[in-house]
Amino acid sequence: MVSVITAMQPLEHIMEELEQAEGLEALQAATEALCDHYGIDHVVYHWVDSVGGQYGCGTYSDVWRARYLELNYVRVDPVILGCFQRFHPVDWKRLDWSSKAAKSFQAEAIEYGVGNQGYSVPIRGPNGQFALFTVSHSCNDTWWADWTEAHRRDLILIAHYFNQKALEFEPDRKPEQSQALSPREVDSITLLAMGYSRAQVADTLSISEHTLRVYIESARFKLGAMNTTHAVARALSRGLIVV
Amino acid sequence: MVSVITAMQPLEHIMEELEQAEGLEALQAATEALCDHYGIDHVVYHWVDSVGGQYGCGTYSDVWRARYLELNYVRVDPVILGCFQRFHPVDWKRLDWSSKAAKSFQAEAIEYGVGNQGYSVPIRGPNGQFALFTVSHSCNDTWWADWTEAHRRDLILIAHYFNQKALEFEPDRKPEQSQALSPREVDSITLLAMGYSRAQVADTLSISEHTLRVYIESARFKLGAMNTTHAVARALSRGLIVV
DNA sequence: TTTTCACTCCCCAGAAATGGTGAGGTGTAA
DNA sequence: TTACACCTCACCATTTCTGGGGAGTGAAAA
Repeated sequence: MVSVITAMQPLEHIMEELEQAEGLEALQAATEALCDHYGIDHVVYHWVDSVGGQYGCGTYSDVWRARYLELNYVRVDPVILGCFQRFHPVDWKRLDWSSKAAKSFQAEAIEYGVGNQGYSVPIRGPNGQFALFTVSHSCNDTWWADWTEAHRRDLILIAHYFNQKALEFEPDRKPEQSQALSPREVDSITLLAMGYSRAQVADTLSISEHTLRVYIESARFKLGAMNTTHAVARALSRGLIVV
Repeated sequence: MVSVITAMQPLEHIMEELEQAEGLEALQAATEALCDHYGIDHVVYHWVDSVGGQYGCGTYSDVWRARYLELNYVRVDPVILGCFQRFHPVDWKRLDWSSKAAKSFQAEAIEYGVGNQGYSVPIRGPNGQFALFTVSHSCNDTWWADWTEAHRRDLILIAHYFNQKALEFEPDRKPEQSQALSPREVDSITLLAMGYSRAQVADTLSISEHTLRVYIESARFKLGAMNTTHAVARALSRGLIVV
């Protein structure tokens, strides 16, 4: 194997490679280099797509990756759910593993080679883009605590660069989404997201319900939504409105 | 002036202060310490709320801050507009200053003491939270290019910590951890958020539409939502579902 | 200057969602 | 064993939403 002769790369070098990366392969290589550098089991970056589809790179086994996708584990994985509500990186131990589904998920993950320890950095981009950068290892709690404490800052930066590159490489993830809503449309969709009925919204905005409908429909059109609920969901997950 | 006797603090020290900060004043102090440390004119962190309301800390003059708020410059400021669509930090020179409104805004900003150079880091948190960390200075282009190149990584990290603290201090952004939804409820709400009608959802889940309604209603009850759209919006912004 | 776009208003009829109530089966946890 | 939460199904009448038209203003951009 050629890899035997590749010397362990210093972090600075890996970071620079990352900043200059020009394709997914370079990112994949970076995950492997990071594993080497830190001497840990896994380094993974993955983009959590709005459709539940995913994308990314990392050192998890193909079998596990396939299984994860096939069984749609995004909807179960406490790491995803937990990070989605957080801003700061989090140790897996601090997540909520209490549900039955989560427990069996965890057992299975370890079976497939994922470490018993993990640390994940949530990352968010424009238009509601969301991704995770995760490091995982098999070891005891104290070793892991020391390790994460020592490298937490680097991990945030690395996560940032991974996501930057992913956004660069994947321009087709946000083109259609770019359509911005007009102020009135934002008002309308926001109020609907707050639970008001059309009548109430029209009243609140002091416009006729007919006018309101025009806004909702044009917003729906811009967002490519099939109905009001869909429009609200899209506006929310793209960060166009905040409730 | 007392500030004469405060020695310039090393970055490491400022970062640690920041990580341990327990109030807005500490953040304010950090912006000032950073100015000192780097020898630049301004360091500003500010949270940009959807409603245009804002919040933050920094070294801009009070007059400028008041004016900015009063005239609702969030809707004009090319820095905000540009960063909102970007993930990576950006130099102000690369933004779109072409509109008339932007030009007069820029002139006015400089008049009020903002530097002619600037570098802003966009930051995003859960629930569509958005904030900016900005450094600004008056100098020529090459000096600024060298300076930003030298410190870009630190700036990303500092921005991260500022935002982490701001999120901590803002309690009303994460209080209501509502009841968890049952798996079927999650499915139902998720599919609704993806734009399916009730009939389609029932079909997809292979249950009767009546049953589906029970899920939707119980989910709505758990989420304290007034209607389906509201329930979807709440589930989304609480991170209970991922669309 | 012309065009484009946001904003406002109006009608109608059919499709979809809602609110209330009820009932039976399963499994887990106290 | 007894709760309790989850999953499944049903009917009623009413409210709300949706899809299809058309039309005029003013401001800003091309």
